[in-house]
Amino acid sequence: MNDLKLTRRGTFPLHEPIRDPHKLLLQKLANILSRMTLTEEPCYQAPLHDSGPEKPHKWDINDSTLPMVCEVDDFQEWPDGNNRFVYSSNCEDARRHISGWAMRNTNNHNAHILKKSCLGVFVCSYDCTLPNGEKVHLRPAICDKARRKQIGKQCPGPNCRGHLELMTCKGHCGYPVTHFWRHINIAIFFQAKGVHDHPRPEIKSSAEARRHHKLKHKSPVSGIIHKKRKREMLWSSTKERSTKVYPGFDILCSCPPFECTCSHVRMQYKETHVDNERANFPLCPASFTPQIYEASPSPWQRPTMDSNYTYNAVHRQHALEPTFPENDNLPSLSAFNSSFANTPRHADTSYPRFEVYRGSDRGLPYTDTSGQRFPNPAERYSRTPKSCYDTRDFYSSSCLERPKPFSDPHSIKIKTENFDSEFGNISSLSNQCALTNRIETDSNRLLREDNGQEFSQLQDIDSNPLYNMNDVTDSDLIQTFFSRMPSEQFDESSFIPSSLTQTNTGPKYIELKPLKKAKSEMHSLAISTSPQLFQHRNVHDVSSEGYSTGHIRSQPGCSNVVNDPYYHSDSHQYPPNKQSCNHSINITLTYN
DNA sequence: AACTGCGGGCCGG
DNA sequence: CCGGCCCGCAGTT
Repeated sequence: MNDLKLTRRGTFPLHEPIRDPHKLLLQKLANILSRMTLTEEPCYQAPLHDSGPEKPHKWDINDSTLPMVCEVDDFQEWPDGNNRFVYSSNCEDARRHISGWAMRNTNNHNAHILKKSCLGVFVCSYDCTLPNGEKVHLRPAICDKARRKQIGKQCPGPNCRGHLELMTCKGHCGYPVTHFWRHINIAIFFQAKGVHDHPRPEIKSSAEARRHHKLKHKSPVSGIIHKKRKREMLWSSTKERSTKVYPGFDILCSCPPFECTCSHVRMQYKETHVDNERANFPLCPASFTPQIYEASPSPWQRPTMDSNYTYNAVHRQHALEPTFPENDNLPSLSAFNSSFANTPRHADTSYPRFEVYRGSDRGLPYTDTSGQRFPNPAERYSRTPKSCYDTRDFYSSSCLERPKPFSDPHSIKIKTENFDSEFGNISSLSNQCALTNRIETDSNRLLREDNGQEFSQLQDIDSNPLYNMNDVTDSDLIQTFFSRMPSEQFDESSFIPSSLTQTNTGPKYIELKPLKKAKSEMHSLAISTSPQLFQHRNVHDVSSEGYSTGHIRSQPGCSNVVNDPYYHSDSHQYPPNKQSCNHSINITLTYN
């Protein structure tokens, strides 16, 4: 969840029953947002996935000083999201900068901070399914030369004439997810930026085993690799004790791809920080990695059957024995159609359709094939056979040019304004009037559908269960604003920025004009998620404000500051006001 | 052979 | 100026 900075101006009748649907929507938004993280000070970090239920780390990898490490995190093989971790230097995996993701070294012109960027995953051009029921998720070679050789190779799936395509990572504002490693004394600071928008590749040892097998023409698992796998499987079996099990939720197989020998399929839901246990320093987690494959629904990021995307149009008809999920029902995404999600334009009146791929919320629709809302994300996940918003490009042997990320790496900005005191007239553009009506309609339906009752029955915002926002996500509300505007009666170009109407790839962002000077009697709501400026935090401030996180806990006699003897302020590296892609949501409510 | 880290250099915003 | 990325090199696995 994004951090928030909420600023309220004027008076907002928080405890009075609101019957006006517009006011109610504003109230609803405010209510939701007020439950999100509110900070008085500028938030420099807005993790999509923080490091766990505890407060995320508040340092930034570029900070001149970093907190003293009194407690370290368990090694995370699959960090996803804007995470920060501190590992012990005794941790072999951390020392080796291991990651389950295929990360390649990237020069950031700073010898003291190792930067790596994600290479994505190799998938089958036919999206075939392996005999073990999994999709092809091969690990890209880190070496450029080796990776080039991988591109275009025949799909290893039996009877599949497809070829390997590199699904690049665009999880960080259209660029690959990046990992940063910084060694300070006995601690290893890790920071990840971005959320992987592709399935996990096979783990490294599997790729090694396959290569070994290919080279030696003998048993795919031999020697050291065999020992490593044995160790990993042992670790995996140990870890199962601390993983939640959701039958039918996820499919995991401990066998390497194409070498599956298991006769069963374990259903498992992988959970980060399962038991929230953190050992005291110098704890070092196991330096081996679990042999776990996440049966990522590759079609997450695949075009839909009925989209115009040439990928399916070209490749699916050539597939020899392709197996696809049966239902390709996807939520309509009118406002973002053809640019955000390759979704069909059929007139779907259900909501919401604004889906943002964020880790565990991997772009799955909120409704099932019958239009029923899923009660929870797990159900939504398990009951959605295929939900993929592919905005991606694929590398093929014939197309090695890297796609450009979208031009505006910034974020969502939603604004409604110029409501008069009665919310009945919009004093500016007719579009805004239409928008307001749309908001009214959607907000009415939003609550009606969520609660099955009408506004008139609403009494108290906080106590009335009808105001319970648990089932209304931020996506819901964003969706409410933008869902059908262009597809029905409105001029798309008047509402949707050109970046959204283009048929380019990558995530799309809404950006409306900034809120103009507020009128004296104006009810306005401005929501924006925007990149935050990196604040070079004074660590003493952090300490005094009690921001020592659960990961780095101050202890008696333990200084809160680590002066990095290797750190040098490099303007090339640490622009004080350079915008980054860490997002937050700024909300300004003006309600006189 | 591939991985890993380093660093020079180019390019586009 | 800065981030992303390509490339070559050298040491390691």
